[in-house]
Amino acid sequence: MSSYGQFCPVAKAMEVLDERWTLLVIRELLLGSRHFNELRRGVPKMSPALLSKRLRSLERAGVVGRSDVGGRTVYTLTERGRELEPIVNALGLWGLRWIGDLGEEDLDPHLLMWDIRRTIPVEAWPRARTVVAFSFDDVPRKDAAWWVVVAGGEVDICDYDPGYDVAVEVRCSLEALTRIWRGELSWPGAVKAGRVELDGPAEARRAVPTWLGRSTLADALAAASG
Amino acid sequence: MSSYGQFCPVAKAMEVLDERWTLLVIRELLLGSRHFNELRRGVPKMSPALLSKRLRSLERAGVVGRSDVGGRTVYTLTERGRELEPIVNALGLWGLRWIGDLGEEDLDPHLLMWDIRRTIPVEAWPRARTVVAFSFDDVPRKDAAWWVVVAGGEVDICDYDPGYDVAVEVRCSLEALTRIWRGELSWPGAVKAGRVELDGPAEARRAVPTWLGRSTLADALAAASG
DNA sequence: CAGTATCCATTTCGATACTG
DNA sequence: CAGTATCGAAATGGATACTG
Repeated sequence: MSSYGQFCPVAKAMEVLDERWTLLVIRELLLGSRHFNELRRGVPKMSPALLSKRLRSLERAGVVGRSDVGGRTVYTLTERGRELEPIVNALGLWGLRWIGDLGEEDLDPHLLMWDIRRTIPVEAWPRARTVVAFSFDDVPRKDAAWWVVVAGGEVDICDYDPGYDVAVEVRCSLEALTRIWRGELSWPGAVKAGRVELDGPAEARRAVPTWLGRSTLADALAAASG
Repeated sequence: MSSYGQFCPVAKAMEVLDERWTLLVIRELLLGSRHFNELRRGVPKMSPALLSKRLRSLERAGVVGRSDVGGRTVYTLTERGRELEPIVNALGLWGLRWIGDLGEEDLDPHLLMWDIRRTIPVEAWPRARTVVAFSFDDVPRKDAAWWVVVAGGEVDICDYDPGYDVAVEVRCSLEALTRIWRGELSWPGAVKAGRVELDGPAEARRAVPTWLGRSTLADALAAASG
């Protein structure tokens, strides 16, 4: 965190925030992650040493607080940190609107499913246990199959067959589902274009969009600009 | 600009924006700088090689456009770049609110006077040529004396005595004026506390706050949160 | 679970000087 | 004016393995 040598508030802010990974760690904290390995799941490409280092910097900067709760370390945002939320959101909207080209290295089924899991509208699902199976046709076999299980108001994501009846199977490329998630493709559009195949009773197939939705940023962008 | 390997829009945005100096260059462009050496004035601690490199990155990212106008290179923000304005402002407000401790290395009379110059409300000044002299008691002699000359609707900043009659002389530390500019100290408060001395006719002394004001960010913060 | 430790290739950046 | 060229010190951070 070397200084810019400027009193300008933007410069002072960036002294704290411009290091690689920093804002992604803050994003994770804003989304509710509180433990080290929980944070890691959100930034899997970051080494643990580096994550540790960033958390310490942010603590020194008064953005992150660390405490021990029952022997577990808990990271939380201070008020100073929480006030970064509008900035992170604005960055997300800008990124969504303007930085659309995703390389293959940007696609990651673990991150996508984890992200979907975070915001699944449980109340839109049937009361009875309901399973949606995904299979991606463009990734290595071991990451290609996923199951979303909603039961008793809880969501589970598995990368192994949990053995329950499947209500709908979704077959597509990881890229297609990522684009849908980002709001760049609509569910019906993707189905019509043959980029997604849905297998199951018509009623369940129709429900998929409301069950899964899209990222909250995509919703916000759609709300803001059509 | 190495990738984060995430489809998350915040990550994609930061791939473009998180490198050191990048957002400060964008800030300068937002403030209206258009030529290479004009940009340099706003980021004097940045080497020209690095500035050149950043401008190229931003051009590749579609944030900055470069053109030749009468043999001069002109840098401008594209729409994509202009849409960063709310983000830069939000960062500035956050920095102003939360990152208040300035080291000595953050204080720079050239930057401060240049920044003041950018936003002087000429219409608040008398019609006749009016000069305010500054002398800083905590910086090397060669950077200690400044003159703001407003005449004919134009503002000039000199670091040498232009020779005109001086309406008010402002004597203070560079730190004090910087704090006033950032809105952390008010003009009357600073005078009462003896941190600023004003010399000149009472009427002119009273006018100084409206002639010089404070940074637009400080105004925005005051408006937003008292 | 929650981190440390170590290592080193790579990058980055600041300083300075120079050019058409 | 608008950059390039060059250089070396410093840091960054990715990979991997390890610990209480």
